[in-house]
Amino acid sequence: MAEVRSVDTRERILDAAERLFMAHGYDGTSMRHITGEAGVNLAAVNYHFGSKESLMQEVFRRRLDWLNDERMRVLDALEAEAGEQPVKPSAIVDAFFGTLLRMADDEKRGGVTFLRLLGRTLTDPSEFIRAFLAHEYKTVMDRYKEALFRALPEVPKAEIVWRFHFMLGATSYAIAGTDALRLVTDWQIEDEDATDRLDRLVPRLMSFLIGGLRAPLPQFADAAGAD
Amino acid sequence: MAEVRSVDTRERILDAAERLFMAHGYDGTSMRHITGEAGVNLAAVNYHFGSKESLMQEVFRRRLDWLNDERMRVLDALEAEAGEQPVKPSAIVDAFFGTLLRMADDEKRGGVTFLRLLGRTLTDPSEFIRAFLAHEYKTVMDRYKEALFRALPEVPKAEIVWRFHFMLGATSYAIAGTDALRLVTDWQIEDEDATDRLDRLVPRLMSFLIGGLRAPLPQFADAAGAD
DNA sequence: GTCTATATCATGATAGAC
DNA sequence: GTCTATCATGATATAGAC
Repeated sequence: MAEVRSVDTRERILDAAERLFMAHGYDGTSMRHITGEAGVNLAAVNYHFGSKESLMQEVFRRRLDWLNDERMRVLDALEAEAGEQPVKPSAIVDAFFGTLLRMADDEKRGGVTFLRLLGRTLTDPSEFIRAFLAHEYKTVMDRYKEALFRALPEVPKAEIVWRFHFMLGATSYAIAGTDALRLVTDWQIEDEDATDRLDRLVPRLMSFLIGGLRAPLPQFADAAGAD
Repeated sequence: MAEVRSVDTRERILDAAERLFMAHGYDGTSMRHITGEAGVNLAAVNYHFGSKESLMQEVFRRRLDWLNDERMRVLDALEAEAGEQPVKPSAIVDAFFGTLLRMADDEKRGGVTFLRLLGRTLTDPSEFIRAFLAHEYKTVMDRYKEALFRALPEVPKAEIVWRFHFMLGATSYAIAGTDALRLVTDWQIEDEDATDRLDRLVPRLMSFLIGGLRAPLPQFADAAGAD
């Protein structure tokens, strides 16, 4: 009985923490906020997770484990299908970023709340969460990096790495800002309701990312070794 | 004498706050950290700025005033030069993002420290700083939005707005991560030292941004009104 | 303008009864 | 597993001497 309720309590804490970390950031969210929102006792966080830092890690882990497994699964399938041929760059981009963005529709996986939390966390990591995320992402990143190298043999590897980085940035920003509206502007986008906006975000962002990924190579001023 | 030193104190506080907000975020930085780092008394912040929030605003204002004035100046010059013709999209992008990125070389304007602070703040704004930044940016954003509409008459306006948004994201991420290294990966980029990396960031990012801005339009699944 | 000293409050964490 | 009560710490802000 008590054990059954504790599963509930654990999930309630995770849900509340996810929402509040998204809205106010890690430092801006107190344990009292979290337990108050979750309707559980203040001491429950330390009982179930040990510390606030461990709670934060568990908030991410419960979503990222699924996401990164899924990304691996999809890339496996793409590579099996392509056989000896390299996978198309657009398919790789969709496997990585599309899989992420489609979590928005999946409340079971955190929906937009988790996406926005991830978006803001990727540019504002405390040292401990930066290290944690780097570790969680390492395997997947290495696989996708290699896939892009094979898919774009004519593009210097350093360039691909940078462009992956830029793509992460565009995506983080897009998901961090969606629905709470664009951060720095108050632009109204006519003829679109909130549902449209989210549905159309994926193709919009995909076009942008592929365009950037396949852009002509930059000319460096020093014109030296463009490796 | 006392008045002369106070100018010093003000600047020392602003410099320390800029560096610490960049490294630890707003909530993660205490007034004790700031005044300790600046070598001034704890009470000096409240004397000179009134509150921590006002200090944060002043940290941004002293850099953004210059940046956004400069962006307006450059766009004025481009439009005067173009006469009746629309300005080239790549020139607009460079005027907006290039002007920002070139602040990295200008220690007088905050250099990389301010850039990285801005990068992380744009995806992690407290409510008060979000409102403040939106206000600071409004005039400039409206000018650049209009310039892009004229430069790309064949692209739907909603698409341009979204792509500007994606460009902001890629740029924020690029400047937030530079030098402290890519957040989510431990990729090594061979054959490049730190200086190269920064020098080459601008052309790299510019190619990516223009590629995304000029990408083929997305196909929406519902195929309805692609406005 | 600058400083010390302090008021007031919120934080993360834990001990120990139930 | 859950609760109350509390500890130790650090936060912002300010009053008042110099």
